[in-house]
Amino acid sequence: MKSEHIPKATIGRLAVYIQVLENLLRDGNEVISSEKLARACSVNSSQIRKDLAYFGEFGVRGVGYYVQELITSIKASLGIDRVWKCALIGVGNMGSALLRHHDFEKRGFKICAAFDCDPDKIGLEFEGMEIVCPTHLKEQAPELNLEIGIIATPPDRAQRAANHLVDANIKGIINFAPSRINVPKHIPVEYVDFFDHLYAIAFQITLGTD
Amino acid sequence: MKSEHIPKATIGRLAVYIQVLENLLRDGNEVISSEKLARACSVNSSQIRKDLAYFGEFGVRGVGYYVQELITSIKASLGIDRVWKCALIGVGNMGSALLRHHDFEKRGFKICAAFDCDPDKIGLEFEGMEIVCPTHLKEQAPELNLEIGIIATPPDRAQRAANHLVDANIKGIINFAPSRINVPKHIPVEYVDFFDHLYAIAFQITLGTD
DNA sequence: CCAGTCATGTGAATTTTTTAACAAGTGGAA
DNA sequence: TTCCACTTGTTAAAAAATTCACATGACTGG
Repeated sequence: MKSEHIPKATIGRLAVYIQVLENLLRDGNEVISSEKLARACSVNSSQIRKDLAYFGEFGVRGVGYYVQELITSIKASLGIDRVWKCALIGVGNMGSALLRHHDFEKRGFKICAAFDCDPDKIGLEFEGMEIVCPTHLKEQAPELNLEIGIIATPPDRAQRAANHLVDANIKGIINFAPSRINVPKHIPVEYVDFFDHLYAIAFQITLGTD
Repeated sequence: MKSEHIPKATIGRLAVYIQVLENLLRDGNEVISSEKLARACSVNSSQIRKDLAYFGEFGVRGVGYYVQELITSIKASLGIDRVWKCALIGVGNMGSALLRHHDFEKRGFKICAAFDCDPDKIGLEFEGMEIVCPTHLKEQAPELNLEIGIIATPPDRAQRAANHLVDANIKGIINFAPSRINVPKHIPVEYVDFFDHLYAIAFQITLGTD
């Protein structure tokens, strides 16, 4: 366990490893080598060993990795061996899809409050949660122990949502709106836009055909 | 315009540039320098110039880039200056959210057919589209000119969906299901899982606090 | 218990990506 | 016209990430 800087790409791969490992476990595999796991994840086996080495020594030489144990170790390394409470801002198309997405809890995240500034939506019940005006975020965040903010507003409202979150002392933000936001630099922000992937596919197809 | 290998990270950034440029255009900016664009995207200005250089010379020395022109050029470079027809497999939570997501067309992608193997869903109309059994994919794909497959099934069905897509001669696949798929290597696959980003946020928060 | 096989963890070599630096081109003012 | 302030495109340098290669430890069968 050496505490150097950990590449962002490593974190992305760890998420892949978890996914593949859980499927392996479901299929009854108890042990796996970095070589086999590598093939399943389409990466190099050294890559896997190096990624894991940032966090500790999880394998047994001559044997491999115990699948269940490795899953647990990776989750602990990422800090997802507990439940993170989230605040959702913006209950439109994307927002309500997220509220309905029941994998959240299974994966260690729980949307505990939903906010929207549309007067027609405020007060409505959605998936067992009352939609509240974002001005109440500041008082609710400490009460409910909200740590992560999820922005799912239209792009022009994203910055305002971010301001509310920062003001409420939220610790990290994930932004589904297609616009950049400015927040104090100690607060991590992740942008999610699956069109990026569609662009990547379109580009790769285009490359191959001309 | 030199036709070297283009880093995947470059493609990801180009998507960001488009997003920021479109917001700039909406705010009335006609020209922008790589330096200002860089700040808006939180990257280095050399990075931007280098990314663009893979595809051509789009700027004017001493002046900068004409915003509208640059957007058009980037889109053409990525191959998204046209509409890509998509087939959706799996009309569950995720799938129906995608069908309702009206940005698709605005961004150059159109879901032209929806498939699901659940007998209760087959025949149903959804967002003006009839849900069809995936066995019909092979005959419909050429008729409708479907080029990209979108998998939104449960994880254990993803491989079967992929097989149908490959069989129907689809050119690229985007997989929203949380499992890896195997396809012939000339077919590009992109995996989308926004929990990756939640993990990244959780990790970054955890890093800062212990 | 020893030999042979397997697979990890890691330092060194390689490759890739990012950043810095600057020559070359642009436009405007004097 | 000439000078000056800008900003690109590109080459060179630096940094970072990936892959290789192997010493080290673990298990198995004889």
